[in-house]
Amino acid sequence: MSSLRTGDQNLVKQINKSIVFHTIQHKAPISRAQISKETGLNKATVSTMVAELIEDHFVYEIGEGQSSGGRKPVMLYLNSHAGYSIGIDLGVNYILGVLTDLSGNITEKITNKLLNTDLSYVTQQIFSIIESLMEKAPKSPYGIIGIGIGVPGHVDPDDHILFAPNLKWENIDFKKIIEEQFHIPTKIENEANAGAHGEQLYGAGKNVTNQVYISIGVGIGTGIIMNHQLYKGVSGISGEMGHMTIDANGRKCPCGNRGCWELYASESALIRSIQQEEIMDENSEEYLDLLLEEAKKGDPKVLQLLNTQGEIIGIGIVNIINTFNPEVIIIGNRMVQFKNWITNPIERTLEERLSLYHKSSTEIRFSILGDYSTALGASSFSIAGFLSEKKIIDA
Amino acid sequence: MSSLRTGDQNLVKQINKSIVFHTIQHKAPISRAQISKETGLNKATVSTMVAELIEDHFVYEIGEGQSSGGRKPVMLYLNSHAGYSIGIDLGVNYILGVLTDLSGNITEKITNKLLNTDLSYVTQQIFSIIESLMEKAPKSPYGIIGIGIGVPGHVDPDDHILFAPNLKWENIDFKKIIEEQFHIPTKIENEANAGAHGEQLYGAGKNVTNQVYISIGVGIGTGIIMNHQLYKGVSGISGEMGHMTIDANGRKCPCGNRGCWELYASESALIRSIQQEEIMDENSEEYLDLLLEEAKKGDPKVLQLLNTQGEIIGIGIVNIINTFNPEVIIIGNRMVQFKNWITNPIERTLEERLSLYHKSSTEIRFSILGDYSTALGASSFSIAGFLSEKKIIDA
DNA sequence: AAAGTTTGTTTATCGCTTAAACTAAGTTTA
DNA sequence: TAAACTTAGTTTAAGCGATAAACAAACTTT
Repeated sequence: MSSLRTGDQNLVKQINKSIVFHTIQHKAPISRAQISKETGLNKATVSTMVAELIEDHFVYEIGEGQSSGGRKPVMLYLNSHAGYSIGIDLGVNYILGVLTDLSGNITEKITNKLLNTDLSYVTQQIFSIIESLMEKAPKSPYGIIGIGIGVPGHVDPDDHILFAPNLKWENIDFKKIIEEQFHIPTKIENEANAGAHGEQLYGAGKNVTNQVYISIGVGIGTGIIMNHQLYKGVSGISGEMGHMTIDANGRKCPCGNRGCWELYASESALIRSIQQEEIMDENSEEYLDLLLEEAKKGDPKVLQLLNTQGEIIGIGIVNIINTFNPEVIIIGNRMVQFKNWITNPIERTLEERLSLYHKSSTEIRFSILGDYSTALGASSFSIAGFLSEKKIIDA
Repeated sequence: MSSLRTGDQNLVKQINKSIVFHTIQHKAPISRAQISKETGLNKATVSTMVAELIEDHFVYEIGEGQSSGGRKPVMLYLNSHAGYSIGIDLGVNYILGVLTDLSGNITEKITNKLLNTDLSYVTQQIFSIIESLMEKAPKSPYGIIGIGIGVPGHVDPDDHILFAPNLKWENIDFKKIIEEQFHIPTKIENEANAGAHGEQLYGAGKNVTNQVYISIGVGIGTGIIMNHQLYKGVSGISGEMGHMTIDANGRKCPCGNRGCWELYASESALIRSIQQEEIMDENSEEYLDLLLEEAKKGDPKVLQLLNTQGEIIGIGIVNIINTFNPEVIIIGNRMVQFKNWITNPIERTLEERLSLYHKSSTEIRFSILGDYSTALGASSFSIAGFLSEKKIIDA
């Protein structure tokens, strides 16, 4: 309770430095004078902070700007190349790794198929991807500043993987495994939480205060961002809205509950419908690709199927809106490829089921980072950790 | 974006003063030396802050404490009587008003029945209650420092009542009405949000970081507290979890949705069941009192009814836990009186439906402020507003 | 060329926290 | 019972960061 951080001059400086950094990050190129005007900080204060940021390689001067009737301003820019971060999206049957600069721009990417989910095998694959990315990283003042990994499962506040059903992992300290190998600060997060954060910073959630990200893949996971911050519950396992009952007497779910949303609205549910409708008889790996083909051709049975899928997704979204009243809901992961066919039924369901006051306040968007939401989000966690340690952004 | 508050000496002082105040509030009686040890603030700093707090009547010295081998400490105490706040719970057929001191202790209380919900009539009733409470308020340095009102409806960030279905009110600037009459800062909040805040500060949610309060009355409203703070969505209408679909093909709800939780789990649902079962044939006003009587007598039909009620409440709670993973869920409002009969079915439903990892992490509690949750919460908002303006707590 | 503008730095001051010294007032020990 | 030790709280001097104001630099306009 009382372990609140006390105030001192150090705190003041950190706050202001963070404001200056933030302003340059979002308004670059910008001069010292402009920063002073925008932030309300004194010109002298801004000059001091900028000098320190330049010394620490986080900012650089990029020549002179246009004069507006007086001395020409010296324009400042963020040095995104002061260091590089690694972000990894660990899927059930793939690993996607990216190398990003401090602004989240992707410099390198690698994808590997996963043949099984044995811990030792997956670990080796991840090691190999990290090593490749490290080799490809350009020279920079701080080098590789961190590794972030998004995993399909519960992750507790100490970065332990409690349970990842689809990987059949339980209680794995993956952070330790990575850090002992590379001696680089590592952050483990749930896949949907990472995706939510990725979209928040670089994608469909930019400048959005309250946002819910819905990752619809094999299952459904959700990442909740409130007041620009990721919300995790007591034990870090909030956002299990895929296991929200939408049919109290519905089918039994492996999670223990009945009638869970993801039983009806996930990719797996779609595949089950295909099988029931006997639209195709290929093996399940390829089902979705084929479905997409058929949808493009306009097969009425397929369109009908996707229409129903959209409606059920809409029903869950109605619940989410009633619960969170967010500005934006972002749909991500593989379901995005059916965007053209599910958008209308989703919107129709909302129109039908939302109360007057909720209708206008929430916007439905689709992921704009596509396959990279999770990897970029994971990378952003380690960037944030690094900048926070350097006292350049708030803890 | 960049309108973040910049750091200066003033901010530092405010932070530390707030920490000192907070420490006295929660650990009183306490000495200056102890505060210094607990907070890490220098003894001199603590002395300065305490001197100011005493000068402003927020703290007083309460004689000497026990020596532990040296000079006796001077014990400090919060002056709860520096001012008084009015909290009002506006129900559909009642108004409950309380006068509280700055610590939320109830000094006076008044209840009035409401004969109808006409704005002018209700306004008059509220005026009259406020006047009575003001008259009864003891003399104090700051007098009546604020009025807080909890209402059964949507309240937007500007304290406008957007829509209160059960009062048949729409778009009412009640804050303005009260302030123009009394010239005292007034805060309007949703009833469930106020109740949640009340329990958080003074009741079943003390020291709980993440908590969801479920107000089960005529309808179901929920108040979400995360990180000790009330969460309201974009337009202030989050927490409508009563209108979460738990049966996708269920009955149509006036809100527009289908199969809403409150259709099955609210007080109204209970009354409807009674009617269907033809257990009683009295008029609806008295139904619940009679039901309680019968439950106490052990009528098997009634017990069965309450058992089912508990199960359905449990189904909704499972959704809430999956969504928020909170430490505590608090059940409040009139359903609390059936606590003895619904607790077991609720717990059983959670045991059945929650996943292993969620089972252990959330505790179900019942309101301990009883009828006063909302009024006390409303009062606490105005206290917070006052102390925040006096720079004694954070904005 | 002089006057006016805008940018960015330097300087003196203010207010805050802090460590250390100090005063006050007790308890323990011999 | 007096000396030694402990603890509480205040006073003092120092340090640090933000700020306003003065200043220097560099440009545009008249």
